[in-house]
Amino acid sequence: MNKRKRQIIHAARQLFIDKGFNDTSIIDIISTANVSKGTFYNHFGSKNECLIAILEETREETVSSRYEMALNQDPSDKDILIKQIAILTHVNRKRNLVQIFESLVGNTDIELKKALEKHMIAELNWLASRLIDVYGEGVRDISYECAVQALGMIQQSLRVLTMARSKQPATPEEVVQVVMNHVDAIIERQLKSQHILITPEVIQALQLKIKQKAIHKEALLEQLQGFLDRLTPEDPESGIEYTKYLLKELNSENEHIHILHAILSAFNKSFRGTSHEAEAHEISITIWRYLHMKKEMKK
Amino acid sequence: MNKRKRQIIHAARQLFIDKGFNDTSIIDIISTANVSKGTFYNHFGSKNECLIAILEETREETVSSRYEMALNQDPSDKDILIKQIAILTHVNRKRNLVQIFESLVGNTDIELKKALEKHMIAELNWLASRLIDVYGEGVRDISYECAVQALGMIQQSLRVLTMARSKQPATPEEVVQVVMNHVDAIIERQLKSQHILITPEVIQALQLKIKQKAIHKEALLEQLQGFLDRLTPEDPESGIEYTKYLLKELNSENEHIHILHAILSAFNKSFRGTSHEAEAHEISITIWRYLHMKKEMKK
DNA sequence: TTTCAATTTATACTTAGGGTATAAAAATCG
DNA sequence: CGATTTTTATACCCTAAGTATAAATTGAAA
Repeated sequence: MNKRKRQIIHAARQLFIDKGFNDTSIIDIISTANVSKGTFYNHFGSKNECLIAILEETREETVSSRYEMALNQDPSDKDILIKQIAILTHVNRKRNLVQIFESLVGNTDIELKKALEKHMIAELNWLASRLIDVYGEGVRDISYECAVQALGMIQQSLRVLTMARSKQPATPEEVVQVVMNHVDAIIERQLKSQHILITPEVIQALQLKIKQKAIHKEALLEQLQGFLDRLTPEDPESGIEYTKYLLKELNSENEHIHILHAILSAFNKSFRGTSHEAEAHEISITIWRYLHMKKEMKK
Repeated sequence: MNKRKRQIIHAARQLFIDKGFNDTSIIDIISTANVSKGTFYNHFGSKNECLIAILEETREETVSSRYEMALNQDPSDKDILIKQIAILTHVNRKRNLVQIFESLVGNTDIELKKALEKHMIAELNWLASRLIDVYGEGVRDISYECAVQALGMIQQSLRVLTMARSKQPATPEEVVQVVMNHVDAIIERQLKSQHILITPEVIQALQLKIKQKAIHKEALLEQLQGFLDRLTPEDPESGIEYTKYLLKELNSENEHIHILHAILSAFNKSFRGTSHEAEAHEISITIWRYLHMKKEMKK
């Protein structure tokens, strides 16, 4: 991603968190980011589009943190799941961004609406599949029902707790912990008699909305090669080595998925604090998604 | 309430439902309501204030429908509770208004925020106390926890179902039914080991926010007398009789609460379809609230 | 180092919408 | 009827989103 674009996104994100979306004007954003109006509109068609970019960035951050957290862990470990869920709240720092996203549910901008729906569905898909990891295949039929209700409870709890602003505010982990306990009870009950709202038809209708665009391997390799070319001897040696390895491994016909996973995490960390951090992160995400796509296709 | 004000509120409500809050301009509202800009600003300080009025009207409609529904029914009947809960969704016709209310969560207008919080707390209070009606005193400690989670699940379910727009959309009753089944499971679990988010401190912090203004009996009597004076022999005889009875009963030192309840319902219905409908309705609500206040004070 | 295309900047402009101000007309009420 | 309040019509102000454009800057290729 472009340097300017990042500049703008970060300024905008901070302003949105501090003052809210509506109370932040384009002028605010461009003067904080030290760019001109023209540049802003070169990168974003509108203020909403800028918000969508932030939403996407935030999501990517969440996804990659969750991947890292699950690395080399037992997928059925309930505590890991709880921590993973809580990450979303952490990433939306200080909860202010969540409020913004919530506040856009009723928005009439079609693009924005679609973006929000996409993110919600992605979250549901992820959680439903993780619930199956934790509770076993037996809950497959009710996994979406439970995912929906879990997210609903978490959101509402956070809302009420924020509203009350009690002295000792509950951490996201505590909230998720209690809610997952409720989910536990619901699952136990549902395994006996299923009264479900989120039926297979509903899920299918949702999936039709999301059609993730496929990641093309060539484009990915090109991106990675370009990244490598731009590295200099000043850059961390380990990072260069990881990059070369990733390139080699992805070039081969049959990737070693698990090894790639491990390397990716190290690759990502090795550029932390350098000027390449952002791009390295972006590349990690893309590869992670690529691997995930592969895995899905095998099924 | 004033005739003009009603005119404006109804035009605005319809427009908000049809086009959304942001996409409805003041011009739209006043031209639909056939009033001038000056009149609009005579009644509402701003567009937001108009929205708050709609919110309040909607709430009153909900509250009174619920009262009517519970009349002479067993308070511990779970089906009645389900129907009562679903009323909120019905009143916010076609769900469009709900979206609007949701979309204001992140709003920065302090008055609007307060209004929304007040309504949410009122809903929580109501539901928590109804859960005790249904499940008994044993659930008092967890009643708010359950109320919060129930509302969270309902909202989220409706959101997802709306998003999916499956062919056979679930009715609000079905949604509430399934969610209450989940709540049932949660209660069962919680009665053994309580892991609660919505602690007494949180609840107390909430209550501090709401401080309902007391209803003064004199003002109420005056309003009712004024209403009676404006009735003519053309108006339904039953309605006149009910009004006189209410006046007499409220004037006595010790009101017969249960009888008043029954009469109120009849009073309300007898003016339906007449030009006094709106005011009669308004008066009913006030008296209901007054009675409710009395009952609370006795505790 | 020069050159040429793309990007960025500064600035001025358009448009939409919320809200204010005010004088004249209409409705309401004692 | 006369006085007071409400309503109307109209003009105006301000903010903020988005457009347009010419001049300046950047950056990479030659």
